[in-house]
Amino acid sequence: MINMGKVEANKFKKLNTILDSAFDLFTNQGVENTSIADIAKHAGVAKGTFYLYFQDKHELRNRLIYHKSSKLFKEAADALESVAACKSTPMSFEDKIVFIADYIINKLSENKILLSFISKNLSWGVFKKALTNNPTDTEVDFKEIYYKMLTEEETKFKEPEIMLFMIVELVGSTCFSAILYEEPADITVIKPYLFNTIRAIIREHEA
Amino acid sequence: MINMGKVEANKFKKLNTILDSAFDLFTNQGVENTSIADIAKHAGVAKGTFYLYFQDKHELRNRLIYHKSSKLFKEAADALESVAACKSTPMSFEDKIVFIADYIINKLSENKILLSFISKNLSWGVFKKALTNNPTDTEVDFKEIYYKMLTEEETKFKEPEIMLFMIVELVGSTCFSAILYEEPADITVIKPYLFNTIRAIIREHEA
Amino acid sequence: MINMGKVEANKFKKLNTILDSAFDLFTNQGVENTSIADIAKHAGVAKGTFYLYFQDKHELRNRLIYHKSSKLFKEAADALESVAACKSTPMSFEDKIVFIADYIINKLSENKILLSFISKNLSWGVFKKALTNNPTDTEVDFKEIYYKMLTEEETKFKEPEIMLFMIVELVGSTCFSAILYEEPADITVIKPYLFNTIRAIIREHEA
Amino acid sequence: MINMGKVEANKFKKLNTILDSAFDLFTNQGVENTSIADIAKHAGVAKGTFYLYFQDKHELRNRLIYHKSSKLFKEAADALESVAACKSTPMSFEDKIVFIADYIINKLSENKILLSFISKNLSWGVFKKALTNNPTDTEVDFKEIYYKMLTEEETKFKEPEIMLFMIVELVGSTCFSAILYEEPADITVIKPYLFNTIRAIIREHEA
DNA sequence: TATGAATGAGCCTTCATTCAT
DNA sequence: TATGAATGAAGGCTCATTCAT
Repeated sequence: MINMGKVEANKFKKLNTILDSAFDLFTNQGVENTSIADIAKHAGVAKGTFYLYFQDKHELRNRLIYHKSSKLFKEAADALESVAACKSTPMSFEDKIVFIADYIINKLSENKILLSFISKNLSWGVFKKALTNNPTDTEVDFKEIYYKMLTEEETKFKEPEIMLFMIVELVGSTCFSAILYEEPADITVIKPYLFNTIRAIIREHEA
Repeated sequence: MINMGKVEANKFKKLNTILDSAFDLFTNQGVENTSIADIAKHAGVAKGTFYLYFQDKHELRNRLIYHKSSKLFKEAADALESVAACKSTPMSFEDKIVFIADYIINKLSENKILLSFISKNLSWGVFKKALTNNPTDTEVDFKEIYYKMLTEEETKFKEPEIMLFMIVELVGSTCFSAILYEEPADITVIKPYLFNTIRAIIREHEA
Repeated sequence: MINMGKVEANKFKKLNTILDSAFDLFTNQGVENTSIADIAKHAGVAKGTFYLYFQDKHELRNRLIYHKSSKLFKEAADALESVAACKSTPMSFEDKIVFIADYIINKLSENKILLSFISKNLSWGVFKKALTNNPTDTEVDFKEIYYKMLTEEETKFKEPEIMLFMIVELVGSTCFSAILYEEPADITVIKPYLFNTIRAIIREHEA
Repeated sequence: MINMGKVEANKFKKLNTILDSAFDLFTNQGVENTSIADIAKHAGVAKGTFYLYFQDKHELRNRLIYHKSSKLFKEAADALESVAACKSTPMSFEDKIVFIADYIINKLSENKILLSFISKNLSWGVFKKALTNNPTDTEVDFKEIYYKMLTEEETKFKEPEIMLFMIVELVGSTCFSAILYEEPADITVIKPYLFNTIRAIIREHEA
């Protein structure tokens, strides 16, 4: 984004216009019910222009998930950092993970549209990729943060990736139902059990 | 199926032919890529006939999920019963739940097509309905079984529905990735952690 | 066409409507410039209906060539038969072939649109198929006629298929240019040389 | 190419790059399936640049046919000249024409891609133009050669242009099928009959 | 001259749904 | 009940062409 020629800047802007339009439509009417014509019209570009930026709807969808979930993780990580900086005693690993989970759950509770979009489309494969690949300015290398958190802790863990996997899957799938449909109960009722389970998962993995 | 007139029997047969054909196609080529024409052709009926039995593809899909997941739970419950009957000492609640989870995981490992179909389409809402509503001969009222298991146990539990919810969501989402893609690891590697987490969830809910 | 149910009769009629419409459009604006939407509209059917009768434009084109060229040969063969019946002495093989060529050339001179369509699209492969396959009422098994003509002749011929091939190719390609563009000369100027060449080709193949 | 400024040389080079790329693509995937974007990409120029050199795909195609068929005739004429020079007795007109036909058939047998391209696109009109117009260095005024051959011969011919026309059409159309599809037989089987027919055509035209 | 982003008309094709038989 | 021909809206995608840079 820095040192961009006028043409590149324009392309970048147009790309983002398309991404935003697509997100709007995907979340309001569903991915399946959104045609490329819809997206192009909403973005104010020609149908053909879409194909200059994306190969098809699936690629667009994946880039959107990557973009949105990455942004959310970055926010959570930033919030953790500010909070940790204020504490007199260092936070435990457990507390950090719970903090991040809580932060994300709260954000998703406020933004059910985003939750709906991410949950329906996020798989561990996509998530892993989102956490790993080429983070840009607005994205974050969560993998690095996670492993940094691990090394800062005295305790060592077996299979840290499986540990993360189980936490992510548990949080993701319970939130979806609890926040969107309050099933089987409101997220506030579920949270304590959820956080305890997260702590239990972490303890199981202590070496 | 009992005391059915010839006409009713024929309708029932045709209905099942359509269901089976749809399952075949849904699991082999995906729900989205299966047209009603495909289903009708595969079932050997006319396209118009489809509409005599189902309102649209979504209704068909839901009935299929209900039918297949219910059948799976019935099998697991039956297996548990036979095993429990052979034991000298009664099984603990924890052991029972783990047994069922293990049984279902093993079945889904053997039948990835079924796993793929159920996981992509099963939500807690549908699951709950499947466990609750109008069980037919081939289906099972798992809710009743679950509550029976709870009452047989001396220990009492807080929020048993949330407990079940968390277990189901955890098992469902982790299996999907682990069995189908071996991500982040093979299901056999994940199982011990998964079962320990299930036990942890149960203990959290002890009153 | 005989003993057709009402539905079959309707389908047959619709098929022919599409074929006729396509021929109209193909000959007036070219195969490449004719879209399936054009054909459907011209035929007064929905676009989707086209696909109930043909797989794509190429299949339609081939069936059209087959149909039109076969019809032309049938006419020529019929004309030959009537003429031969009136003669006191039997016609020679050479005379018969020249008669057919002449008949076809005259017809194509009168119907340049048909000539243009056939010539641009007819290849020996398609021609051979047209002469061989499943002749319907309006079509003719020219192959049979050709071999009958051969056997009626006392003289025997080497490689009769190559002989036919060369005649067909020669007549087809020279007519195209001569009739449509009068290049290098009007067809009437060329005819004598052409017929002499046909006779020369036949004589070369005498055993 | 001689005395060309640097700019002109560059343009000439770019023009040829586009021609070569187009030929590659036309022969490999067909004229219809080749887009201008394909050609530009293959030639390493921008899409807009194409329009600085050609009005559209048809102009390009015609220039290509002209160029390629002319080159082929030049080769044949050159070969004839070398061979004739070595002979003690002068070659007859018939022999010369058959030599050229044979040479061209052999070349096209070796280069089916070229045959396919020329045959599908060459008409007598284009051919005549190719033989007549503005021959450049790599092209040849075959018309002149043909008439020179005629004058060298003692025998005089009626309608020499019709004679050439018939030979060209006969050879062109028979080769296409025989070489590309071996239909109705391999070109080597057909050749003797073909050459005899050529000789017959020539004799018919003797004054 | 050269570029290539942008356009938008236009193409092919699919498919849920209807309805006369 | 059952059929399957017919519909036509809708979608994905391509591509010749333009034009600001």
